[in-house]
Amino acid sequence: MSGYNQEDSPLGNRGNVPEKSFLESLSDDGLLDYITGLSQERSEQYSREDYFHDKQRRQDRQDQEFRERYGDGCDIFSGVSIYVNGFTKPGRMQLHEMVIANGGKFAHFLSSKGQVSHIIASNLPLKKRVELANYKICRPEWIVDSLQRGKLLPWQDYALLSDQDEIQPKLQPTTIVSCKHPEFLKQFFSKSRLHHLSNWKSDLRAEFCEKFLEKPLHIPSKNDDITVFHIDFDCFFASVSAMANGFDIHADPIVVCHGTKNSDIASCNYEARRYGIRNGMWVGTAERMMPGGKRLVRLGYDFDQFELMSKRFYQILHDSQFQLVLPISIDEAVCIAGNLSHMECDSICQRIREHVSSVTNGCTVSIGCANSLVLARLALKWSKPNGYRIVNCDELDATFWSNLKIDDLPGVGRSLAYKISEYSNPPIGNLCELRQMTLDSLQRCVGEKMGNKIYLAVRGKDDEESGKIIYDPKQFFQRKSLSIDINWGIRFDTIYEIDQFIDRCTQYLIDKLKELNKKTSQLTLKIMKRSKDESIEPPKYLGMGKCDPFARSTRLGVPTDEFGIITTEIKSTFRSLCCPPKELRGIAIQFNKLENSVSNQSKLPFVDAKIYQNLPNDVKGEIDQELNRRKIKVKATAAKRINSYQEQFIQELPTQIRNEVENEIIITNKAKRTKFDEIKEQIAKRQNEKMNAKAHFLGETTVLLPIKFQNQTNFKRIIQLILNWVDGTIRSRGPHEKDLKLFEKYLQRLSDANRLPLVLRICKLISTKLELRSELFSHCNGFQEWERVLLQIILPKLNKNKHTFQTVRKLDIDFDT
DNA sequence: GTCGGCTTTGAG
DNA sequence: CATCGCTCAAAGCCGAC
Repeated sequence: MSGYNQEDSPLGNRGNVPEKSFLESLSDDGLLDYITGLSQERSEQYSREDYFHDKQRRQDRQDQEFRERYGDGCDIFSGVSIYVNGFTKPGRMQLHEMVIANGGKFAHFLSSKGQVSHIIASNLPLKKRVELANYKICRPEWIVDSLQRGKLLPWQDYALLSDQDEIQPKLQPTTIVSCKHPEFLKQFFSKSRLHHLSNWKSDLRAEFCEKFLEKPLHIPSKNDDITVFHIDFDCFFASVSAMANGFDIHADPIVVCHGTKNSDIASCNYEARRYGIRNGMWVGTAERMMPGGKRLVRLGYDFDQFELMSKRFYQILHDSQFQLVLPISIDEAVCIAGNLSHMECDSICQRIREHVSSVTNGCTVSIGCANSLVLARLALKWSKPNGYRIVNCDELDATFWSNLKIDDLPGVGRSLAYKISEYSNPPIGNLCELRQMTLDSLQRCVGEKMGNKIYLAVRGKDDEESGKIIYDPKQFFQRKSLSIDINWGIRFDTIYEIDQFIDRCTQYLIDKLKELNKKTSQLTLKIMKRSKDESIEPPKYLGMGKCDPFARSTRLGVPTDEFGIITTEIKSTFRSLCCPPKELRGIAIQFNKLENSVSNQSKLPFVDAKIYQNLPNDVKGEIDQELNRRKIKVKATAAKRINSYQEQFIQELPTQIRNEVENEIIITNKAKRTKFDEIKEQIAKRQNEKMNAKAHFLGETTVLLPIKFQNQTNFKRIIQLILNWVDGTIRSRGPHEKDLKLFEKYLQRLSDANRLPLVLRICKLISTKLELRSELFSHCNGFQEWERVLLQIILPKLNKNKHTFQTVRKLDIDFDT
């Protein structure tokens, strides 16, 4: 063993030391050898390879001697030449001995000439795996076991599989779940970048609002001088994934994606962009853009890592003493400070960029800084990648504007950019030219609001709407709707399967809704239906392909968070859209109008915190136990408790304004009074409307005249009419006989025309209505009469024709009782 | 002109 | 193997009064 020098000696085995430069990696002796080699007569080129070959030859001679001295003549590794990568068990030294003593060769480096037959490694970072993709890579046990068994075992049995992309699928081959599987949603979302983006965004917004409640923030007023910092990671996903997998983001062209061909590129680095590759492209397209044979590195998503880096990023911003840190997304924020000098801005930008880079292992952010949102945004465009730019109003020259494209403006995308550029002749190409357009012609081109916004933007000013994020951030970040969209993997055969899917989606939304302590009073169902000219299976695996969208919304009389009501409504709406189950490619459910749930907690028993605090200590212990057992909470009585009369009054209000009223009551008396006047007016108006509808319906010229039905195509209005009719008669004597006859005729016509979904819809709406009203009016004659109508008149219409439905079973469950 | 429902657009 | 095309908000548009 004495023949081994330090570098090569197994005694000097350094395990998986981080990679060093070639020279750094040499031992003192090795370095001397190398220098000797360089200085020797070979005047041409003495390369790294040459050096290694020389060394390998010397090594082989030593190995041969070793074998002759210690070997037992066994040559099971004959023809095998191994290279050990990284830390292994047994270690490099032992493996070396095992192999050379039994007829094999041991390579100390990987040459390009292919002398190495197998690579031995216990684990391999992704970067290495990509590099070594053409080698046979196996675990050290292959050597050990082969020795033990006295023969060369098949290396394939010991092939090294990566823990992420190769072992996992083998361990769980059943993870392929179709949309019919209960776990589909969960699985899909766990891998969807867009879902993550959306979720992160709403989490950040919610967090902002919570902080607001804890400690009201200092909001600048519109007259204050402000400085806006728009801070954004450079190709966030690509940077983080590259870092996590040991790639240099500046060296290779890198894309983040799932697949190989028709998979979306979520993020690509600037190296890849040099070849024209862009986010959102398909991988196949991108690969074709690479110049001859140059490799495009594909990396997977690491959502946990994205989240972690973002957290560190935001931590820095929060620690930076800004007036406001406004979250835009996982990798982007707008920070507001007071009036600052250019120097101060400069040092802030530098400090933040350095700081972020150091806590994210080298990910870079770019920063745009100015005194308006739109200018900060444009400065950010200028600064990318890996830079910052501070813009003063007075340096806004032609150079600044003419190097910006129309769709660099916030809120201007492909469609608007096209509209604008084509609007004048010659076409407008940059912002300098766009600045010439008058407000009037801009508004004629893109609409009133957008025209105004753009007009101001190219003058460096924010419009009213854009400013809201600064001047009323709490309102801006308030959630106004809640929805779920799935447009991938949707392939159903029967409407029954779709019903189940709707159930799951609804449950998903309701869980969130309850978490938010909200209720909804308007639902929208949007579906994607395969276009007539689109093939059954589009190019993208399980993609939606070209589709036609259809949307329909319904209003619920009373806000609700009940699963049954909502899912029934959605299913019935789905039927009204008449989409054959097999043609469905996407589905979205939205809760449009959210209202605060009237706190159930206040109705539950609770102990006033004041009273609780004053209890003698020995009693407290006992009480605690009991309270716990009963799940009763100790709670401070609301200081601003509205009296019960008012509360009751509010409950009676139209839901849209209830929220406002509750807030208003808590504010000043004056505001309260004016608001009440307004509300009274509105109530009067609404009552009037109801009366009108009722009168109309009950009068001689009822809308339900069959002749009118034939021409009446607006089913929604009819529905509204019917619901008003129910509402208007439920607390008195029920429907008038004459109206009922007309109604029955209408149903019959629908039924005859095979418009069963419409009948079903009417039926479900009425039953929902009754359900909602049952608490208050179930004792009324009108209510009971309507129940009778539903069961004896409407349902038979459905059941008589139920064979025309695909979901016979569903109908039985819902109505036959 | 206003209202409400549906569509379109853009954002990250 | 493929592949994971979400989800929010605002504005425009159109038909009904």
